[in-house]
Amino acid sequence: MPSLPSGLLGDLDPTSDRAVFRQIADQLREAIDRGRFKEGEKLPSEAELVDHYGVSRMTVRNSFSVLQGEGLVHAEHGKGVFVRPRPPVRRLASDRFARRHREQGKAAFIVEANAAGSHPQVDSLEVKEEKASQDVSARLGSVRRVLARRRRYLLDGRPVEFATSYLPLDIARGTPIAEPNPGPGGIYARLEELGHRLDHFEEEIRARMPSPAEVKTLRLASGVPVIHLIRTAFDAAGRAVEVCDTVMAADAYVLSYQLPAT
Amino acid sequence: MPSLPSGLLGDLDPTSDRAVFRQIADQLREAIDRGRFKEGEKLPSEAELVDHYGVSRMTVRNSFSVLQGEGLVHAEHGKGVFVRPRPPVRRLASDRFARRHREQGKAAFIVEANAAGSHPQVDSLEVKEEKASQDVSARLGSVRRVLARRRRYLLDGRPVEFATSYLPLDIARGTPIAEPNPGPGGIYARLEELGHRLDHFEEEIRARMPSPAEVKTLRLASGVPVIHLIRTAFDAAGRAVEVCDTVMAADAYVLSYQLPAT
DNA sequence: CTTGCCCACTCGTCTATACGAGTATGCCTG
DNA sequence: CAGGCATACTCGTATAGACGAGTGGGCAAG
Repeated sequence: MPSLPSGLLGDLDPTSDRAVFRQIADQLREAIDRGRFKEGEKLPSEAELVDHYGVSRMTVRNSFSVLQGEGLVHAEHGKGVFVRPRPPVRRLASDRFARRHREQGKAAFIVEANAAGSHPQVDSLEVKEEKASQDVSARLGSVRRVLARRRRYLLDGRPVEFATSYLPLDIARGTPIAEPNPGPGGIYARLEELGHRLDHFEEEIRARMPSPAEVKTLRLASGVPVIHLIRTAFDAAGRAVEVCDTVMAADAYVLSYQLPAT
Repeated sequence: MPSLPSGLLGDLDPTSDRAVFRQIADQLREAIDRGRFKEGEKLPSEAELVDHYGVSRMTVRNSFSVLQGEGLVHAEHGKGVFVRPRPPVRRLASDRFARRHREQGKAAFIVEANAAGSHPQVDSLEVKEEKASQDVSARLGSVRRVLARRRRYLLDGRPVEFATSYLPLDIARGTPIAEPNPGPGGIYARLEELGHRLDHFEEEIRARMPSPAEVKTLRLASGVPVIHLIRTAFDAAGRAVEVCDTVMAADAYVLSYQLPAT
């Protein structure tokens, strides 16, 4: 058992009323913050910390679980505990649905990913008619059934976003919108062709911890929240023509809005 | 020891390869989702679950820690583990800095809170000159020192938001902006009086788990992320005149933006 | 009746141990 | 040299026990 380089981590303060596992977590956190452990680097193993601090293994694990909850580290079975690398974030500008972008005919996700030099991917595409949830129904103006378009977005193989678009059947049924691939410019281009000139969008943003299903779909590490965005698109007649429910891995995104100061 | 009402929770599946503590967490989570345990209600105690499932106490605690990480429950020392109540959320509309609101002369936070029937409060006010961080300096256009205005917002005694505004000294020094109370309409009204007619705002939004300091300041329960919002205000000359760095308890907020579809 | 104490119940912290399962490495065998 | 196996290391899961500390109810003393 190689012992820990001395000086890397301090000692415990037995007189402190701060719990031992918190003291250990504090020291590890500080070492990470100071850059003593860099992104992706392996922390000392549980056994090494047990030796260093003279505590039991569960106490060390307790410390690790604190740091995991903060999203600072992640454990890999059989390998060790590592400082969680911060993946490059995708910036979503508020003009990403501007007509001028749509007219170029490419999906925003693909264009932006290519510009950033990463490999975009869309999978688990599902398009079907279904019963509208109470919330979706309220947003679309009391529709009973909707067309749902589900898809998952990946960057360089990593799932980063899961989105579902809901559209009223009287708008979408029998149109290219109901096809798996709606064609150039996406469903917003099709909506405009169908006479629903888009007027404005409303976006609602929440942040919360993911459900187990979301952890699975987005392969989220522990301590990573999700951003939950609900966008409603309104046409020039003031009708809500689409609701898009998006769940994003919070460590992969920065949302950016530009607001007039009128 | 009163035994658990049968039927409330199921049994373990010994053949499953799902860890026991996950199975228990699953059952509790499902019971909460189905409304068998309501908001604020007490879950069975650790001892009761130990009896019911025939497992050790640490296994039960492990289950609870899963649910805590998901933000579903919170433990109170000496009392029990409770379904975390969802506090009423504050909705922030994208026009909350519109000039017409400012002209009414009241702070947005106070007005909105009163409208919602809750008791607003602002504390730990601090106004001082300091060195600009690298990030703030870059956003304000390479200023070295700034005026920082720090304050914490509370609703009905609960801290929900912690914000710092940074302004270039050549704009703010010696003006009412450098006073603890900048007067009616807040610092944006003062900026306009000083000839900096506001043109637009840029807002950047991130979500992440809180640092220990943020947990303390916002009295956050475990499993509650924060929304980190950085707003930059630009005047008509295109100059960045203020950067506002805000950390919000994610369970207290829904951000709402309205975007034109131009 | 009020005060104060005790006790039962709650979760918090910590130890010690055991076995399982994933990973990496090096050696041994073919 | 290549493949496969043994082994040592990693974290994951689970048990059993101990003591501490916060909470609240009931009982007893004043």
